[in-house]
Amino acid sequence: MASTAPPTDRPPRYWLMKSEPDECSIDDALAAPQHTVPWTGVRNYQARNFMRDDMQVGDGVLFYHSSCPEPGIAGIARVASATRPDPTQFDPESPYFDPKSPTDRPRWLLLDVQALRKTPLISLAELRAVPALAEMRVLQRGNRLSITPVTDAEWARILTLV
DNA sequence: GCCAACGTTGGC
DNA sequence: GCCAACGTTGGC
Repeated sequence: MASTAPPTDRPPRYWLMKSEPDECSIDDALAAPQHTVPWTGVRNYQARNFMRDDMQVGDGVLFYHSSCPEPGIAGIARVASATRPDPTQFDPESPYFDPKSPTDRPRWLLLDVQALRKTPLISLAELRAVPALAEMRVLQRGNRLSITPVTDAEWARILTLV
C-alpha cells in the first residue's frame, strides 16, 4: 500500500541543528526549492551517528543560528530524508573536504532538512532564562555538538516561546 | 580576538 | 591503550 507515512511508526523525536547563518540561514532554507537543504558539513562522529541511527523523516528540528552576532533558535524545521553520503567530503575545493574519507566507504553523511517556518529569534539568554530548559544540551557548558537531541518537554516548551 | 572546552591525532 | 599536542568550535 502506498503511503506518505514516515518509515517507522515510532513517535517523532526532536533535534536541535546548528547552522552558521553566513552559510545557511533559516531564510536561505525557506528560499530553497521545497524549503529543503542538504545538511552538509557534519564532521563529528557523534553528530553523524545521530543522523544515521536516530533521526527519521518527520522528526522535528530547531533551526539554530551559531557563530553569528545573534546566536539562537531561528526557525522550525523537519527531517526530510534518510542519510546519504555528503558529497562535499570528496570535493577538494570544499572547506569540508576530507582526504581521509574512502570513496567506496564514505565517512560522512548528510540528510535533508525542510524549513517549516521562521520564528522570532530566541536568543541564548532567553533560553537560559527558562528554568524548564536548564538541562537542554545546547545550553550545557562546553557543548559543541552541532546536532543534539531535544526532549519532548523541551520541544513543547520552546514552541510556547515562538 | 580571546579563550575554555572538547575531539582528534599520533608517538610511544 | 595512554596521553600530550594540536586544531576546532563558538560564545563573548
